[in-house]
Amino acid sequence: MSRDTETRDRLLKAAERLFADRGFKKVTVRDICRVARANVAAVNYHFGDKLGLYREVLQSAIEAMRATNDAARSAGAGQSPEEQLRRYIAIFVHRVLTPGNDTVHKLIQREMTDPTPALDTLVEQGVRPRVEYLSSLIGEIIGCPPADQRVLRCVASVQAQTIAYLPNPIAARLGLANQPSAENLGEIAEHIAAFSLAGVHAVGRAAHAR
Amino acid sequence: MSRDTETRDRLLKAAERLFADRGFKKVTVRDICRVARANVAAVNYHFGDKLGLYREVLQSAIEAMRATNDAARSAGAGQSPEEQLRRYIAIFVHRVLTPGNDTVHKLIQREMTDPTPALDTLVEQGVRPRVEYLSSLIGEIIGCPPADQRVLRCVASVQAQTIAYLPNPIAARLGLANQPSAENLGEIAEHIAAFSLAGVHAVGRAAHAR
Amino acid sequence: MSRDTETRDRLLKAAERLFADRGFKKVTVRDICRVARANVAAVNYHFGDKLGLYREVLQSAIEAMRATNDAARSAGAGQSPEEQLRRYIAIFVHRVLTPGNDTVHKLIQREMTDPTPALDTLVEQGVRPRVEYLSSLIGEIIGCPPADQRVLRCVASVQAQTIAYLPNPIAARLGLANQPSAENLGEIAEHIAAFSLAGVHAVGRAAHAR
Amino acid sequence: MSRDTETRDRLLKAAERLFADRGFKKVTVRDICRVARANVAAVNYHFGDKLGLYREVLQSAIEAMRATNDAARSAGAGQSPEEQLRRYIAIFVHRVLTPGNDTVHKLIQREMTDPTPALDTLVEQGVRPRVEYLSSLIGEIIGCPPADQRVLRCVASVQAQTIAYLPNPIAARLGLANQPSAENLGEIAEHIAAFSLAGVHAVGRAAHAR
DNA sequence: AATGAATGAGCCTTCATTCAT
DNA sequence: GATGAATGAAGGCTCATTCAT
Repeated sequence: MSRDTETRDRLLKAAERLFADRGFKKVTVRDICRVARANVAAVNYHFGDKLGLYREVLQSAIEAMRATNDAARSAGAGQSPEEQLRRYIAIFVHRVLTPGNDTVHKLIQREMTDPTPALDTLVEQGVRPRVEYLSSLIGEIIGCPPADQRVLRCVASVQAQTIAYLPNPIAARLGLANQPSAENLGEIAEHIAAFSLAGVHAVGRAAHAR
Repeated sequence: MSRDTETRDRLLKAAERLFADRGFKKVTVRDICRVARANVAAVNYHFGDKLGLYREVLQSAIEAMRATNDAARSAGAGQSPEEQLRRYIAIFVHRVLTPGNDTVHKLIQREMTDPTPALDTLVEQGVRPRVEYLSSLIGEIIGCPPADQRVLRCVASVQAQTIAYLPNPIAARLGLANQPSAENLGEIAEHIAAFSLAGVHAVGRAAHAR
Repeated sequence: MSRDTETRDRLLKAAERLFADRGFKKVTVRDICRVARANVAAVNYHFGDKLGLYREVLQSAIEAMRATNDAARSAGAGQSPEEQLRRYIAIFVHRVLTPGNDTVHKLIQREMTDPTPALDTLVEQGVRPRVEYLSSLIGEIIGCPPADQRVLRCVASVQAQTIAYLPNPIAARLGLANQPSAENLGEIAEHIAAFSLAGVHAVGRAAHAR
Repeated sequence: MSRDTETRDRLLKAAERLFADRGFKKVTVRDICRVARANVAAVNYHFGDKLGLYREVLQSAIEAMRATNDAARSAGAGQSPEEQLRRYIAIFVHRVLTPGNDTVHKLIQREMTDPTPALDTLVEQGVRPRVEYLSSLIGEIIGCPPADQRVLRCVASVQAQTIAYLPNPIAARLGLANQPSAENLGEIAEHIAAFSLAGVHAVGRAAHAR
């Protein structure tokens, strides 16, 4: 909370937004320092180099993702698998699509196209728990082991839908809802849940048909 | 007539792969020219500047996307809406996931995170026709106008699933099938079709429930 | 007069104007060829290289200058030295300041600030004859040998005035007559002659005062 | 505080000489930095870009010119117009032709053939005051308003002579005094003054003859 | 004779990083 | 702890020139 810490924090905040908006390469150290009202050498001083700053920024994104996982998990504790899935989706949709949370998922999206060493942590602490939880739920619903290909495909189908509503320039150009309002969020979550549960059940019926 | 075209084409091929793999900024003109065995000034000579080359590369990606659209459309001509949707998905999955077609969708993915002026054409000639066709099919299935919010959400759900299987570093780290074989492709397409048709029908039933 | 010669001439015309307007370095071979509607390689083909073209352009400027000298000389044949000087000035002023003759003197001006090997010829065939003729006239007027310092200074004084009225951006900004009309030309010539003859006579009186 | 200023100053000094000698385009940033013993990026750091450095160099030239104006003006305070003109010429000739002051007038000469936006300031702060002072003096001498065409032509005649003795490659090739010694300077100034006063008086007599 | 694609040297500029203060 | 001047590597681009046709 001394003056140094303030500068460090301003750098982190500025870097988070800039990296999320423009990507690692397109942001210059000077850009970050200008926004953070810090010296050109501040980044190197506090974080070693530009990449060190980026890593630290990504760490907080990973933690945010993990927090969302935990919240979703405990929200469904003690419910039926179907209800757990429904709540999981709701939590995710609300957290991810609430304005201001953009930066976190923009950073993750960028990691998907331009991976850095930090992606490993992100997958292990952010994505894998989510996938495993979804696998266990869906496995239970359709009566298959969580590692079954059919289960994994359903997980992919559910997961893919939750990301589809992130604001992106294509949706904007198509005139689709790009800035989801609070009530929209509820409808979106319900749609994904209903659509997905029907899909999962269909896959389940097919699995036991022969 | 042969030598000119060869150099130009080599540049385009090299640029397509490099831009898709690393993104516009991370690729240097020298990289492209080295791969294409051409002079550093060749890019400027043939395309004006680096951005001009990128635009031309993207144009071919757009045309590839449009070709896929047309193929999918004519493959379902004269069939029931459900069957049309099934075939549409099959065509897309096969085209998009066949190894070697990576570059096109990597470029599109990059346009989504770092849009350029070329994105407009891409949306109008590539994405919008796809969305409109899917909207008409699903609208017919659930008995709603194509512009209905419920229809659009179903379109999003279907479309999101088709992109989910594109090779990406997260799927690779999760140990999911990242390089889909020929038979996998069929299974994936069937899964998406079955999952989606069930989802769409559920939404349809809900629409007429009240 | 064959087609080649036409291209060659177009190149010379275009180069003359461009070199005069922008200077050697700021004009590109492509600029010249574009204006002359010729191929990029045409300059090298016809003139060896850019400098070769420049030299040829300058040659024609030198010849124009020499022609002016000769005209001025023969216009004063058989007259008194004062009258010869008067006519010399008149000829110069008219030739130099008539619109369209700009290029020649712009090129010479540029040779003064950025000399090329061609400057030698220009001095020997253009400037020296002029200076020698003026020296002989003024020497006669003030009764001194043409190589006398006082004579040479008068020559400098006369010559300097004739160049002063060339269109230039400073005169333009000062609001001075920048595009001398036909009648202005006469007045200017008369002024320079009257001013100069008075000056020369004063120097002459001083020379014989002691 | 010392090292910074030194580098910046070394750059300015080096740039002044090089720009004056070779012109803006023919000088490379590397040339300047080599002479100034500075890094290639130093120009960009201190002056933004090459043009920024040039502008700053030209600013000092403008200030030098203005200082000369002021000095000449105050040297003639309280004298007759003729004497003022004589002193004005003397000051100018000495300042301009003293070796080492080359650079300033070389830069100005280059601005005349290749004007930049900086030329406006140069004219307003350097040339116009000079012209206006000369106009007022000569107007007084010949009894005409300073804006009279005859006055302006006399100003041009005087001014042109003062520039004529600047070292230039043509004078050098003609064998004229190109490196004026200290005593030469006095003689030159006297010549110009005597020649010009006689010329001005002649114009004055003609003005009142009718 | 003339073309236009291709070349390679070189230029200005940017940028992450370092270092003395 | 923090600054800002200075660095050097590298990038995009321009341009005169060449070469096969």
